[in-house]
Amino acid sequence: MSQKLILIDGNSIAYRAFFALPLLNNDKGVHTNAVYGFTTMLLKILEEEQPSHVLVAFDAGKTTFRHKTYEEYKGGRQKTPPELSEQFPLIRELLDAFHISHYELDQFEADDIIGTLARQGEKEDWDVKVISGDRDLLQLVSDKVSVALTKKGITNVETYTPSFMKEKMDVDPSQIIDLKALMGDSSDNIPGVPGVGEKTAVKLLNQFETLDGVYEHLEEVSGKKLKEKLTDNKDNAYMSKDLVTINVDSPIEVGLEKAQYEGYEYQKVSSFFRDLGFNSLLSRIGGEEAEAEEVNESLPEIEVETIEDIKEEHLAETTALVIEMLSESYHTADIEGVGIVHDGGKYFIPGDQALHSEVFKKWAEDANKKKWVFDAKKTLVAMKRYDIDVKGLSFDLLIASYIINPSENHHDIPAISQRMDRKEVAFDEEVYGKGAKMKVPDTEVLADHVGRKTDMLFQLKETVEEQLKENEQWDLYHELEMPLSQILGIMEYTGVQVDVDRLKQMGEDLKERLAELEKEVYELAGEEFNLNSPKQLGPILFEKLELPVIKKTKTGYSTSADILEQLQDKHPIIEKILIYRQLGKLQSTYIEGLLKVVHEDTNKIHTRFNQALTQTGRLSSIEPNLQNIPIRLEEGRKIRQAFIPSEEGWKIFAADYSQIELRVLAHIAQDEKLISAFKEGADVHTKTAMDVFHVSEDEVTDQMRRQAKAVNFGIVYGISDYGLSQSLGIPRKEAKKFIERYLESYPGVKAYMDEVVQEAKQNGYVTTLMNRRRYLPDITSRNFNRRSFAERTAMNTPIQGTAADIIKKAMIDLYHALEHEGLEARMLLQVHDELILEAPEAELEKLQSLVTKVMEETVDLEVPLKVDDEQGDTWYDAK
DNA sequence: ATCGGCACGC
DNA sequence: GACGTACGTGCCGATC
Repeated sequence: MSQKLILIDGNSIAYRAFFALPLLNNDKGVHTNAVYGFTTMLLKILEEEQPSHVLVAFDAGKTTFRHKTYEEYKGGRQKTPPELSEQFPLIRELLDAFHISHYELDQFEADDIIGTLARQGEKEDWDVKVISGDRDLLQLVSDKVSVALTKKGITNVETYTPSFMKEKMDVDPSQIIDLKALMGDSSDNIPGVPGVGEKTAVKLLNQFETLDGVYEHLEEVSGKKLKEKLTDNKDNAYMSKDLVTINVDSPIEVGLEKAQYEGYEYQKVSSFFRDLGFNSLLSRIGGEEAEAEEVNESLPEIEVETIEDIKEEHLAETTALVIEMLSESYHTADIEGVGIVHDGGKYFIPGDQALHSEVFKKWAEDANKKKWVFDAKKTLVAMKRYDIDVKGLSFDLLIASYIINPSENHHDIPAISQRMDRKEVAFDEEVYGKGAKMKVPDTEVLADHVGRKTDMLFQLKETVEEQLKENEQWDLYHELEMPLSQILGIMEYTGVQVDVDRLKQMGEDLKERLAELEKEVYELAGEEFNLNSPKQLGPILFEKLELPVIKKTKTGYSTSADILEQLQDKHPIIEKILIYRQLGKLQSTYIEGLLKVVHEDTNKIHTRFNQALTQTGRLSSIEPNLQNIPIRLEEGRKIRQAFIPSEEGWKIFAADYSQIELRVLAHIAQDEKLISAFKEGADVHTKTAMDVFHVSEDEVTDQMRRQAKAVNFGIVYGISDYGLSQSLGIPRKEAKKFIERYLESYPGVKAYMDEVVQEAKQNGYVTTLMNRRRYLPDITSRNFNRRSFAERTAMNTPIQGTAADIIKKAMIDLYHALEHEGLEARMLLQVHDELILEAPEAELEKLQSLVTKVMEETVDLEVPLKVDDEQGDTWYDAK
C-alpha cells in the first residue's frame, strides 16, 4: 500500500492559529489559542488524511544560512509576541502526546526540512502533503506533492496541485521561485524587483518562462520603465531567487522512517486536553464513546427525586424551574419533564404530569411565587400551551448571560456553568445525542440531567445578578430585557394570521412563470441544466456563451446578482436568469417556506424572536424569519398581502421610526449640524449630499442624493470603504474620499468616531444608551483587518445598539399603554425599526396617535424621534 | 450532516 | 500590502 506523508510547517501554523483566534486564557491564565488552533488543525488532518507518516518542522533559531547571503533577511519583522512564544513548548508537548515527530535544524528553516523530506518521499513514490500558511512552499508542488495553504482561520485550507496552480495563479510549480524572485516578499524582507508585483511577474513568466528567460530576452520586454527596473535590479532579482529557493538537500538527521505515525494514545491526549481545558475537543478524540449514563457517572453526585404527583410541599416561594424540551421549537415541542429546585429539595416531574396538575398551575400562576428560569419567553409560551399563565418569572439566566456578554455563542446552562468553572452539568448533546440520533433518554437519566441544570440555575443566580449590578446593567436587564421577554412571548404565542389560499395562489402563478423562464433560459443556453446551481450555471455563461468573467469564487465563477447585472446587455439570457432567481427565491423561501410553518388548525404563523443572539442588541427572528419578508421589489412585496388580521373587521397597523439610527448618531455624537438637520425636519440624505458635495439644495442631483444615502447607510452599518465602493459600484479610493468628506462635513461625528475607538481601546468594550455592552478584543490586534473591523464595530454598535434599546423600550411602553387605554389592539411583530400590530377598525384613530406618541416619547434625545404609521387590510396595504 | 453561493430584510 | 471587509435567516446544490 502506498504511503502518505504529511509535513506540517509548525511555525507557520502556530502563527496562523495565534492570529486567527482570540487570545484565550485557560483557567490557569496560560494563553492557549495557538495550541488550540494547532490541535483542531491536527485533528482534522489526521481524520481526513489517515496518514502513515507525519512530521512537524519548526524554525530553529534566529539566524539561518540565508542571513549570510542577505543580512536583512526577514528584517523589519515584528518580533514574535510573547503570548505566542510561550505556547511553542505546549505545541511540542501536544505533538509528543500524539506520538508525532517534530524536528528543527540549526541554521535551517522549517521550509528546508519540509522540502528535503518532501523530495525524499517523492523519490519513494509516496503521496506527500505539505500543510502551511506560507506560499513559498508552493515551489514544492509536483505530481506527488501537494501543498495545502491555510485560508481563513486555520482548518480552512486550499490544496494546491499542479493543475490547480496553473488555473488559479497561471504559473507552474517550477516557476514559483522565479515569480518570487521578481515580485519579492515584503514579509520576509525580500526585495525582488521593485515595482514588479504579482500581475507583472506572471505576465513576464508567461512570456519568457523563467527568470533567466526574462533576462536573456530583456529587449523584448514591453514598457521602457519596466525594462529599466529589471536592468537596474538584476542582482536583487537573482539574490531574491537564492533566498526563496528552498533547500531540498538539507543535512537533516532524520529520515522518513522517523516520521512514521501509528496513532495516538487516548489517555495521553485526553489528559493533555484536560490540563489545558480543551473540554470541547475531548469528544473529538477516539476514546470510549461517552454514553449518557457514563457522562453522568463522571460528574459529582446529585440527588434528584422523581415525583409523579406534584404536591405543594414540592414547590416553594422561590424556585428554579426548567421546562425541558428536546427540540428548539417550543411552539410545538413535547415537554419531556420539569425540573424544580429550591432550598427544600430537587425534583423532577414528567412533563404531562406537571402541566396537567392543578397544584402546579396554581403555583405557576401565582405572581408571588418567584420562578428562576432559563429563557423566560420559552417557559411562558410552553406553559401557555397548557393554559397556564405563568407569573413571577423573576430571573432569566439566558437573558442575564447575554447581557453580560453577547459575544458568547453558547448561553445554555452547561456552557454558562462551565465558563464559571463549574463542571457539574453535561451538555445536552452528550445526554440526548444530536441530529437524527437525538432521543429522549430513560427517565432516570433525564431526571438527573434536568435536575442538574435546574440546580445549576438555582446556584448561579446570585453570582450572575451581582455581575449585572457590577456592570451597571441591572436596569437594562431588569427594566428592559426582562419585561420585553414577556411581551415577545405573548407576541409569538399570538402569532400572525396568514391567508393560506392567497399564498398558494401566488405559488401557482410563480410555478408557471418559473417553468416558462426555465424553458427560455434552456433555449438560450442550448441545453438543459440545473438553473439553481451556480456551479452548473457558471460554465454555461462563461465558457459556452463566452461572457466575460468578472469575478471568481473559490469554487468557480461568481454568478451573483451584482455580477449578472454587469453582463445584462451582453446576452438576453442574463435578464431571464435574474428574473428566475428573483422569483425562485420568492417561491422557495417565502411561498413554500411560509406554508411549511403555518399551523394547520389556526392558519397562523408563530415565529420565535431570538432575544439573546445578536451582537448589537437587535432581535432576530426564526422559523420563520418574519424580519426579512420582501418589500423592495413590488413582485416580492405582494407576499405581504398574505399577512392579514386574525379577526373580522380588524386591520393591520404598522409604525416605523424614520431614520432612527442617524438620529441616534446625531444625539450621541452631539453633532450640531446633524442635530439641526433633524430639528428642521430636513430630508437627511439631501442634507448630507449638500454638505458632502458643497452644493445648495436645488443643486443636489438624484445621483448625489443616492450616493449620500449610501454613505449614511455606511455610517449606520459600519461598513468599510470597500463595502461602500461595492454598494455604489465605484472604486475604493473614491468611496474612501466620500467617507472622509462626510467626516469633514460633520466634525461632531468625526470626534465621536475617534472617541469611541479610544473608549473601546481603554475599556475593551463599547456601550449603548442603556448600557448594553459589546466587547471588542480585536481593537488592539496587530492584524490590520481585524483591528479595522473592530474599529468600525466600535463606531457602529453604539448607534445600532441604542436604536435597538429604544425600540425595545417603546414596545414595553406601548404594551402598557394599550393595556391602560383598554384597547384590544395587539403587537404582532418587530422588524428592527418598526412595529406591526393588528387592531379593530374602530381603534385605528386612537391607535394612530397613541402609538406615534409612545414611540416618539419613549426616550428624550437631543433630536426628535419621528414615527410614520400606516394601516390597511393586509401587511402589504399598511405602506 | 455540513459547506458554499446566493438572496431577502434592516 | 492585505490572506476580508455591517447584522441576521434560510434556501439550494454539492459533498462526504
